[in-house]
Amino acid sequence: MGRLPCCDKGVKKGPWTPEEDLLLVSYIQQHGPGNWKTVPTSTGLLRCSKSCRLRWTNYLRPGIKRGNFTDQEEKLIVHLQEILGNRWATIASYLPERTDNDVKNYWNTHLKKKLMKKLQTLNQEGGAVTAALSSTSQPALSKGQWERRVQADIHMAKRALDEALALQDKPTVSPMTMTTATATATYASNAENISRLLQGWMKNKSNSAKTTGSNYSTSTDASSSSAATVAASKGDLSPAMDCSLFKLDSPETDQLNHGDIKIPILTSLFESWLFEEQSMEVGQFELIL
DNA sequence: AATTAGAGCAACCGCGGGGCG
DNA sequence: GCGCCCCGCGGTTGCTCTAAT
Repeated sequence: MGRLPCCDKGVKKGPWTPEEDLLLVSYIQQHGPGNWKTVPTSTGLLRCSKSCRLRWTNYLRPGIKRGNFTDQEEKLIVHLQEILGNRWATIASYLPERTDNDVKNYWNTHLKKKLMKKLQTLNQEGGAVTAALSSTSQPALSKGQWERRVQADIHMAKRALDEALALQDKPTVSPMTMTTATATATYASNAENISRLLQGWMKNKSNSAKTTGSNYSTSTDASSSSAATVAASKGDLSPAMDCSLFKLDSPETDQLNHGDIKIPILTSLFESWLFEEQSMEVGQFELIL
């Protein structure tokens, strides 16, 4: 296994240029995404297939929303992370318009710190309870139990998300079908993506007259932030998600029936944050000990 | 104004899984 | 069953920007 031969030598690395982006996008518009190994040779790009795929999925793919994570998205990520662990691709599938890389970066740069801070303050108040709530608070379950729990939680999460999205006016897309949906229906917005890209590039061109060191990455930042503004104006996840997502019947209950499976609920600090409890009773944490 | 430290994010690296001959 | 190849994922790196000193 290991690295692909194409990644070893003779390939360009580092930030992508607009010209490269255009080549890649126009190729994908003609042939569709996939068959990445042929992309570098067909397009003449001096990039490895991996790099092309990554660039497409994380940046050029239409329908990507960048920056400005909403409160609802934030909470969804935190909760899904608690359920699924660091399965960023799976988590991202519940967040239409977000890439796994974006979610992962956001978690590592923002949410982790935020939660650690929260843990710290609550630790000061609550004392010993935080021992059980270490970084990834997976309960000590057997593999079978854990898998059943994950499946049940996924089901619950999907249902809750569907419900939440159904409350919105905008057309709903099942998270699990997003990949195929975007692959077909969203090609039309590719032109928009590229024009945004070029706008940013042109801006940068004028700026680069002043600052010689600026590269393409900064220009895409400019275009992406405008893209984010556009995306944000389209409307974010419904505030209703706040209460519908993963809502538990009662905080005092430590078991939740899911069909014939009894699923222990982890009454965690995360949940306290998710449900915006102003003050979490220390006694609640002790339930899980 | 110059320097430094920290934050944010795009891209890379390495590994594992699945398909196919 | 085995090995090869391609794809996708998660962890990590390194560059750029910004705030603080």
